[in-house]
Order: sequence, then C-alpha cells, then structure tokens
Amino acid sequence: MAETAVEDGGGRSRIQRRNRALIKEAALDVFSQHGYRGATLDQIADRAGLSKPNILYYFNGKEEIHVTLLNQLMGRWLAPLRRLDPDGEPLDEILTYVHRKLKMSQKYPRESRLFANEILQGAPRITPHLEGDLKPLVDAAALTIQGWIDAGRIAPIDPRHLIFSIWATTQHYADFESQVGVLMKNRAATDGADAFLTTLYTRLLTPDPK
Amino acid sequence: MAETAVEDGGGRSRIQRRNRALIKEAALDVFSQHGYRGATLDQIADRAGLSKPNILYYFNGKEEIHVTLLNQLMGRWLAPLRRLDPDGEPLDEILTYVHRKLKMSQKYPRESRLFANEILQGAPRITPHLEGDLKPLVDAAALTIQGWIDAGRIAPIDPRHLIFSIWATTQHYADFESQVGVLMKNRAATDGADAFLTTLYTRLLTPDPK
DNA sequence: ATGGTCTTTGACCAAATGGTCAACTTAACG
DNA sequence: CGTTAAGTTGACCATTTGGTCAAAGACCAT
Repeated sequence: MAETAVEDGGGRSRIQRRNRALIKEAALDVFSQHGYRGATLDQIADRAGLSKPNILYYFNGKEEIHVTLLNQLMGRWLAPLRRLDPDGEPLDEILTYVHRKLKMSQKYPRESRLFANEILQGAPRITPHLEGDLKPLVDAAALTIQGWIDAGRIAPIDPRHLIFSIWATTQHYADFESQVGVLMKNRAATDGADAFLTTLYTRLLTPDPK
Repeated sequence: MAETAVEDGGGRSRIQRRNRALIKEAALDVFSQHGYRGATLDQIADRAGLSKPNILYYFNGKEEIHVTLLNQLMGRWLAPLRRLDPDGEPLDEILTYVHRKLKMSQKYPRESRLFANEILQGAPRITPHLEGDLKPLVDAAALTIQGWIDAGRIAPIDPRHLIFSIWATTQHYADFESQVGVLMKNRAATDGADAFLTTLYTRLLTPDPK
C-alpha cells in the first residue's frame, strides 16, 4: 500500500519517479497561473500527459500536489537568505543577496507566482512554513543586519523593512510580469532591473561619511 | 429592459443603487481573497445578504461583476501617479507619490489584492486598461522624471524601474500582508514602512554633490 | 511462460457552480 | 386603491470538478 505520498524523495521505482516529476511539473504550471482554486486536475492531467485517475494514483488529492509543491519551493526560496554571512562585507553581502533573489525570480517565475498566489489568498496552507522556517531565518538575518548597523558599517535602516523591500522589488519582475511587459515592451526589463537594484541598495546602505 | 449594466453611474432607483453597491462591496471581499476563479456567486450572495438570482438580476454574470470592480479600481489606482507635477520639487513630488501609494494600499488592501490577483493570472481582463490608461501615464511620468534627472535635480536612475520599485514596495504591505504579519507580529508594520520608504527614496534620489 | 505486483484507465458519482425562469412580493404613483 | 413596473426568489438545469473503483495492462523476478 503506497500512500504517505507527501514524502519527498519519491517512490523508488523508475516509473514512479518519472511520473511524479511529470505531475509536479505540470501542476506548477497550472497552479502558478490559476491559483489553487482555479487549477483543475484535468488541466494538470492534460499537461502532464496522464489520465486524471492516474494522477490520483500518485498523489492522494489536489491539495497534496499543491502542498508538495509548496514544500519543495520553500527550500529553494529560503536558500539565498541562509547564505547571508555575518562575517562578510555588509554591503557586499546584501547586494549579493539582492542579486541572488533577482536571479531566482527570473529563473523560477512560476515558483515565485505560486508563492505569491498562496500568500495573497492568506497563506492558508503555508503559514506553518512561514512561522517554522521563514521567521527564524528572518529573525537571524535581522540580527545580522542590525549588527552591521550598530558597527556603523551600513546606514541605519530597519532590517525587516529592508528585507521586505528586497523581496518586493525582486519578485515584482516575476509576479507582475504581464504588467511589466506592457510597460517595457521592446526594452530589456530584466537587465535594467539588476543595475537599478544595485544602485538602489548601494545608495540606501552606504553609510554617510561623518 | 435593463441590461447595459457595465455602466458605472448605476441605475437610477434607490434600491438599485443600494443593492449594486452591496454586491460590489461583497464581491470585492470575495474576489480579492480567492481570485476570480476561486470566488463563487454563492459566496458573494451570502456576503451581500441577497439571493443568487437577485445578484444575477443586477449583473449579467460573474464576469461582469469582476470587470465592473476592475474598472472602478483603475481610476483610483492611477490617481496618485496623475498628480505627479513636473513643475514641483522633484524629491518632494516622488516622496509624496510614494506616500500616497502606501496610504492607498493601507486603506484599500482589497483593491490592491484584486489587482495583484488579476496581474498574477496574466491580466486576462485588464490588459486593455494597462495599455490604454496605465501605459500613457507611465510614459508621461517617465518623461517627467527623466527631465528632472537631465536637469541634475535628482540622481540618475531608470525612471521606469523607479516606478516599479515604488509599486512593489508599497503594495507589498497589502498583498503580502499575511507574510508581513507573521514576521512582524507585535510590531507596527505600517508605521515603520512609511519611515523606511522615505529614507529609501531620499537616499536613492538625492543627487551626489559634485 | 507464470504468478504476482505495480500501473493505467473508462465509467461513474456526488457535490459545487454559473445561470435560468416562472411565479410571487413589494414599491411607485396616479 | 388599483394597476403597473421593479425587485425577489425557490426550484431547476447543465456543466464542471474532485474523487472512486473495478477491471484491464504492463512489468518483473523466477
């Protein structure tokens, strides 16, 4: 009896691994575009090239697919913040973080939208992750940044709002892509973004000479 | 025969006005929380205190309600940008714009989420608005800002990315409220936001002395 | 080949959902 | 009042949707 499908490593069989991967890939497409409620198993089945009952053979239900995606996403999503090094050069560390975050939302726009959708709807099935994984991480990062501020190595700003602004500005290019697309038609949106954000955070954080 | 209900001013009768307002209010709640597909007429009817058929008496269908909300939203949403005055003091103008935008997403978080939802799903029924209303406005604003830059009155940055960053950072507090809530538990999130953004954009835009 | 397990699916279901309609109730007004 | 138009709704309907199930295939070790 195979059931505890929330497991991550995936079943052992070759077929099992392949099909679960197909399903997750298709589900990411559909969920990220239509949100949880807007997505249908039929759409996912179509895009995965499998029949609906077959999908239910690999996952115990629509919600389990969604939760599985969310779980996998969180790891990747938090990674850049984990690499913030308290012993590094402050401005460098933060600019690197911004850069990684931006690259991430360019490379994984579907994941970004999946996450945005979930938070928009009130984070109904990811709040545990936010409190268990994200919050401690942010608390730690905030302490690190505050340390840099206290040492006079970067300008004094609220660390948490700094983090929010980084998330907001970087993910904006993925989450609001269709708006950005309209307003930057021919232009190269993502190139300029990198340069702009570097300037933005350099100017914000470089301490005043005194 | 009452039908061209997409009209804005609303029907003339008192009942008509009241009930259409009730419905729009309820629909804003529901659409902003669940997205278009996730929202149901029954939910809207419940929250409006009307029966489902009665709702269909005032609006020709689910989509019409949604479009009506989107139309009304656009006016309010674009207003702050319209007030950007090319003849004003540049830094002041932009900080005022930031302030207004922030206040707007604090006062109308449901509208903010409604919009975010729509863009996230690829702006299926608002692209005309983006191209017809938003784009010209942004083009104009970008020109204004570029003028200020050319005159050396603010630091040189890409006007469009500046605007994106303002949208992203201000709306973040409404759209990602449930995440912000987890990370700023007791703290006063919105107060700090105002101060932070003022610092952020002041430091970004204040021209270097040379 | 053969038996047994793993995989796949066509046919169904019950519930939810957007929408209709004829009948009923209420407001408006001379 | 009484009559007409405006407003309201219970009962329905067709479709969609998440999910089930038994039976049929494919796979695999012996």
